[in-house]
Amino acid sequence: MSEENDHFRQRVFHIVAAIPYGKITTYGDIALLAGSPRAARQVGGVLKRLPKDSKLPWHRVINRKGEISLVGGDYVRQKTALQAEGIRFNRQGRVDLAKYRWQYAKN
DNA sequence: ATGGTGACTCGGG
DNA sequence: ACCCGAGCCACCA
Repeated sequence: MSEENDHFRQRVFHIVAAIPYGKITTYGDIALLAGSPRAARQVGGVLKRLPKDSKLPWHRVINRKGEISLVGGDYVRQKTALQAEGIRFNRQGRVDLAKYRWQYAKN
């Protein structure tokens, strides 16, 4: 295994940190950028175990359906944070991916 | 070392 | 569009 596979978590941190204000991305996209297209699930795992004092904008990560994967108080916290950035949720608690999705392609 | 787990996805029906 | 079953795979006990 090349060092590419090492520090998956490290890569996730770096990618999440790059998501701009007012934009969102999916677990799958992060997995892809991190070099493990099939590890979307693990991305969630990494975020789940983020240290409480982390400054990462973890709230900008949602699932492929455009909805928040968290539940309970965590769900509310994430939704509130996103709305504070101007992201609108539809009646079914979903955001317009085409509109807010962060496209890594730039420069 | 080994096996279980889940903040996910995709493909069918 | 919704529900489900089945892969996936880094991480943790």
